[in-house]
Amino acid sequence: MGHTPPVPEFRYAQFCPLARATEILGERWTLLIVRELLTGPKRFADLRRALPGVSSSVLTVRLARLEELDLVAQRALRPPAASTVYELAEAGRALLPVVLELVRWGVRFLQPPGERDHFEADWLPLGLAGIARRGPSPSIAVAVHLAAADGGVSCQVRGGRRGTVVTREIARPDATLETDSPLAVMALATGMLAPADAVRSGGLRVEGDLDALTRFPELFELAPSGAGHVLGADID
Amino acid sequence: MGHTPPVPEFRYAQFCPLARATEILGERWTLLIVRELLTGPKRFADLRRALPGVSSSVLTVRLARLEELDLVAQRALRPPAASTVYELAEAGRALLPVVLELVRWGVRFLQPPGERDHFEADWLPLGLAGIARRGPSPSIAVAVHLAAADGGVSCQVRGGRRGTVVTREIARPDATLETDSPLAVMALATGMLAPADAVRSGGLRVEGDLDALTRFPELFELAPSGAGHVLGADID
DNA sequence: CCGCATCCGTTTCGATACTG
DNA sequence: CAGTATCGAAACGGATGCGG
Repeated sequence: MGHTPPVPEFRYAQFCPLARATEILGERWTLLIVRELLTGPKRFADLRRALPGVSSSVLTVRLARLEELDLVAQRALRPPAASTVYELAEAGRALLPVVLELVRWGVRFLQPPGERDHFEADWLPLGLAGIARRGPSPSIAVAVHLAAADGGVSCQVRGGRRGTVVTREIARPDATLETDSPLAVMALATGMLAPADAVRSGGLRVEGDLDALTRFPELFELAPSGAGHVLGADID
Repeated sequence: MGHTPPVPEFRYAQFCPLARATEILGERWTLLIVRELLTGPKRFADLRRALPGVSSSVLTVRLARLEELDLVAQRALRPPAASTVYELAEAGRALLPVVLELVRWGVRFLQPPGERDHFEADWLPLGLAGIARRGPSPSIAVAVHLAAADGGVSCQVRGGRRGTVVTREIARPDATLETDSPLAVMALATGMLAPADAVRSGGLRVEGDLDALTRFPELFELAPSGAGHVLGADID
């Protein structure tokens, strides 16, 4: 019978929430599994496909551990489907802010995708949400459509007094941005590529208010330098 | 000669900021090293002491990688000191929000410290800052003093319209909270322990406005369930 | 097919000993 | 004090096989 396999569990042996969090999330692939499940339930094989390089054994162990800690729950689909899906439980969904901060920070180290780099269209909204401006941003709404082999994604970026919000629903955008290059979108959002250049050189098509497109980068911001406001680093 | 040591570099081969971030931060000890440096420059030996279990070789490799990526910089002290310290560079300081979110999330998995668990007084302000309420919180200021073998720490928790702030400076607190048990403070802050019980059972001493102490837990909140506001998990 | 276990070569980790 | 060298143990990646 399927008696519980070991499910190894590393411990730092520290009384610290950060240590505890990284004990749970720090192993290879774990946070990427969470990222996949943040966009909805997935089957074992779906996860393998989105995560080239995970061995099935590691994926099994990771899912078992996430289930054990109630970050993830396994759910059986209706009989005809004859399959089960993994979905985030409450504690797993609570990881969204963590993931968004990591995205926000990680963007500065993102490099142009190489030939062998994998990409899923679903990752784009996450990337945009991560660098969404937190303070007041232009009151414009831009719809972004990304075409990809797996069908692509669409999302809407809307600025406002309380910051920029990224949603899946498209409603009355001022401008529409269409491309098949995730790099172009990210470069545009981070200001590394001027909108005009993106249209000219990249495969970027635009419709609607051109002024909204010009101001598109203002909807975003990179991570601030974090002036150590809490922990008063007493730099000699 | 000191030819470049390998400094292994794992890659997920994905065009995703989260993957990039975890490539950099996901190895064992890395984020805990960052945590230590968030409270100021440290020497190699200081880090080893605060991180029981790191082997010197792993610490060397981690620091080399962090330096390579400009998260950390090595600085030579004035001649008489005859030593070097490691300190966070800009990209390292920018990790504070990431660390705070991880703390906020990790608190729910924190267990009472076992006999062998290590603890540094410096970690307490980080823990409190992680669970500081982001919305309006009571306009009270509580000074927290933690006594410990290594000297202890003091910090102040202040509520206000824009949320709770944790600082190292103590100024005009409404109440003062003194203890030698970090667990008692965290249990108090998370509402797992009633203030009255903490005073009675735990080694918790209080001065000043008792009402402020009663409302102390209101200054904090745990991570919300994260309703997936961005990535619309289409749960079938 | 799908979920998962097993085997195996390689990488990474942890503990100890050693060097400038 | 600040690392380097070494070595056994554990974790990882890839392939293969088994039961539903």
